[in-house]
Amino acid sequence: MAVYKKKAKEGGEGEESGHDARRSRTRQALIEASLDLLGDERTFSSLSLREVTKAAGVVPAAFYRHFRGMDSLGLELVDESFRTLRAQMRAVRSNPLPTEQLIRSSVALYVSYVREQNRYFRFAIREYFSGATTTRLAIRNELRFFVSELATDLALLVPDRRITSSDLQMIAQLIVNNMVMATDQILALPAEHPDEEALLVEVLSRQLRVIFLGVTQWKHPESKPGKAAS
Amino acid sequence: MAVYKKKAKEGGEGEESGHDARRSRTRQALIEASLDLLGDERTFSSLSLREVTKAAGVVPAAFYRHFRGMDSLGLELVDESFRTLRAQMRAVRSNPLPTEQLIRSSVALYVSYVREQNRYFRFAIREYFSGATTTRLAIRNELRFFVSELATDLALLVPDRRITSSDLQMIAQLIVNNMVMATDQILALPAEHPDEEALLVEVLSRQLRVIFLGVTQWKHPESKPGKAAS
DNA sequence: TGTACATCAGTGAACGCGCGTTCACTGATGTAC
DNA sequence: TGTACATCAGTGAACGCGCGTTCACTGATGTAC
Repeated sequence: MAVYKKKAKEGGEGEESGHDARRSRTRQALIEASLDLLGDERTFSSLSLREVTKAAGVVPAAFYRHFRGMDSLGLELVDESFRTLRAQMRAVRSNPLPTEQLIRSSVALYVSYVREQNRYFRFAIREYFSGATTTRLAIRNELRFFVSELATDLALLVPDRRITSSDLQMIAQLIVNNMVMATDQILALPAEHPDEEALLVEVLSRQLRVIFLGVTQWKHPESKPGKAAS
Repeated sequence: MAVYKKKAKEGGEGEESGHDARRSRTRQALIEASLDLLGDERTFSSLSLREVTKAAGVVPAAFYRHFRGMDSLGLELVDESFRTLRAQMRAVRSNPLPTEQLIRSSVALYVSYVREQNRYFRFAIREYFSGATTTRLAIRNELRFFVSELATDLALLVPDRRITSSDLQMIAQLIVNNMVMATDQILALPAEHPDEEALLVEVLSRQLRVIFLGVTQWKHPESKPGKAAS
């Protein structure tokens, strides 16, 4: 209420009046407040409803006008986190074969994107490993989706070789696994330190290159390896 | 107190009397209680001191006879978690070159070890991503140690090729990254389901093989890649 | 345009609860004589 | 061996606090006439 300003129909976009505008502004304030509170240390699960509403500048009871409870807010955050990430990934995916420079530039793009959107990634990576069931499962689904999409792309990258679809999944999983851990490392980077960021981009690019080199050499092990003659 | 039984000097090991014995039994009960409470859903940070003491069968105030607070108990858990893991890793490391079956058997060993010690790994992986500063840093140190040790081992595995030590670190990091994510997948396995476990062992082995294949092909990129002629 | 009423986002007080920490205590174990 | 005292792990009551949720409310915005 303290924040609210009465204004009749004005050109500027951000400060509309009216029930709907007020509603969506408070809703957004709750979301922003949660993300901000997830600073260096906190887990979403450790945030209290009162804390979020306080940071958003509303009274605790107002929360229920927007979400059924913290779980519900958590799901909203998962959705927001991955909505933009999915678009970002689609852009990267639309590129052709991963040449040397292309890997590097994609990695650089991803790194700067994570840093820019660090609040969302911080939320997602923590909830992935330690969140409440609902949010955790939601995030796992998103990641599984990435792995599948990536497997599809990989099939196009190595069309000549015969790689089974389960091996494509295996490789995509490997890449995404490393991406997740890399994301954690990106988030741990000190703010405003381009050297460390450049170094990380370099290392990640090389890791991807190792994987791609491995893929070019890949041959499906002879059916079931069972008891191969030593 | 309810748990405590008076017994004078007996042969059996587990039920000694005396101040020291009582002390260490309660201490262990607090540790066990914490690990047990870290079931499917919980983060260590979300455990309350009262909850732990209740599960351990002592009164809240008794906690302070053993730990300064929950943080201190957390550090103890990190230490316990990695103490055995370090030994385990040393055993695996003492093996020669990673042949096809050797990779598979090491992976199988690791998987069953994680399942057996799942309480410790569940704790460690959650705290790694979302714990309080002290425990999180302690776990990160342990992992950095693994990466360094692994890099040293890798140097022996590829003695003929020239791979810089920073590239060895890069590769070791890649392997450990995948190991961490794999650990999370192992912990998500349903109890008593050998088929899924076998499948996971298979996938992990292949992922490691992709990496090793990549390493055999690895050549250091020409100094600083800079603006390579397209 | 002006008035009466409906809507509904946000308010503020209240509730019972589990929390971490403190404190003087109890009573079994250990020790000195 | 027997007694008097010291040690100290664990007790139980108490404290003030922030929590999630409920409820009747207020007052600006929106609508019907």
